[in-house]
Amino acid sequence: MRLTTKGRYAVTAMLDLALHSDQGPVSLSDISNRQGISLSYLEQLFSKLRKSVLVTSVRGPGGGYRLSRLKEDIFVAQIVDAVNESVDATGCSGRSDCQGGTTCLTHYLWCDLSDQIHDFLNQISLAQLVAREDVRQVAERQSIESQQTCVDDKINAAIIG
Amino acid sequence: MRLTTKGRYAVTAMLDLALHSDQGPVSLSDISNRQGISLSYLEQLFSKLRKSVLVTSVRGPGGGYRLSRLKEDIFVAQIVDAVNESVDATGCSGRSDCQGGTTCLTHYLWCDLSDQIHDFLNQISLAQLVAREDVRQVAERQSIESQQTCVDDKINAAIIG
DNA sequence: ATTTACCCGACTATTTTAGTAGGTTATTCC
DNA sequence: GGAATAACCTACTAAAATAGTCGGGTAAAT
Ligand code: FES
Ligand code: FES
Repeated sequence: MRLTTKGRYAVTAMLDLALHSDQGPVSLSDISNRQGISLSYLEQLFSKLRKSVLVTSVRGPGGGYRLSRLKEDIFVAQIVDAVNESVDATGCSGRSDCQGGTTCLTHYLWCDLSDQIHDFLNQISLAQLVAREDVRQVAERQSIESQQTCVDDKINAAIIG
Repeated sequence: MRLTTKGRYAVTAMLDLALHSDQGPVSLSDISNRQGISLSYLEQLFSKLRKSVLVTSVRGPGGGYRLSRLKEDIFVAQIVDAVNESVDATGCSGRSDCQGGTTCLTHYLWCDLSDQIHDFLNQISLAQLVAREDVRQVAERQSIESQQTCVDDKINAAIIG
């Protein structure tokens, strides 16, 4: 089982998308600014999210990404699965063969754990996350900060130009 | 969060120890033979398990390792914690600072997940695992195989000698 | 004294992660 | 039409973690 920044970034980016989904397509550079994730890295992640049909893209100016279905119908487990290979805790990917072709002593334990994690993450939708008070607070702070950054950029542009 | 062969090996080895705990100290080479884990690697893992006081060692011929307390009082989470740094799903180790010193959007989600995993693994004792039918079956098969290996070794020794 | 088996530190190949670089294609606004 | 925008794509890379190996110790039993 692996849950690293790859999966965490993907969920964070999707949540950002859900938070701003009412304002039309969201560009990756917006997400990059708000969430502090490298733009190139986001592109890689969204390539996978698009292949798993969790998002749809709109090209050209004013374009970006959109959730491909309702916030209520996208679950955290699906996002992690899309970028990580899976939330699988076994060493055999369910094949029961990690000890030279045969089942190891702890195979069933890791199967149970995998189910546990999957059930948990599969019952949390983006809509639920958006509704959480703690999430809203962080989102509001980021909104203020990114506006500030936007103003800073304009000042810098004015100085340079 | 990371759960790789390191943690899985540790739990497997401890379970092997629990299964043979009535026969006096169990040597690492026995565990290595039965579970197909490299001896040198087992030594590294048991060094950590010993520092976490999950096992006690007996040196010299006939020596090996013993569980430092009852099977009922050793839980999977403790074993994984001893060799892995922890079953922590956050990127900030609970410090709430993974986005340049501030809390990221998904911090609370990963905290919840960590709790979920920890609660699950912390309620499973070695005694419970030993009692499971699926575990007993694998253990029995390994017991037969390792006896066969033992006979093979004697035959090889006889041929060489 | 010798064997057994734990103990310890350093070293290494492989894999994964996290990120960079540099370009191409589609769309919109002027 | 042309410039700007932003998705799309491939390949490369530095750093870290994993999964070991190797070589020598030290304590205890026969
Ligand atoms: S984890 Fe499935 S056989 Fe070992
Ligand atoms: S995971 Fe804790 S702040 Fe991001």
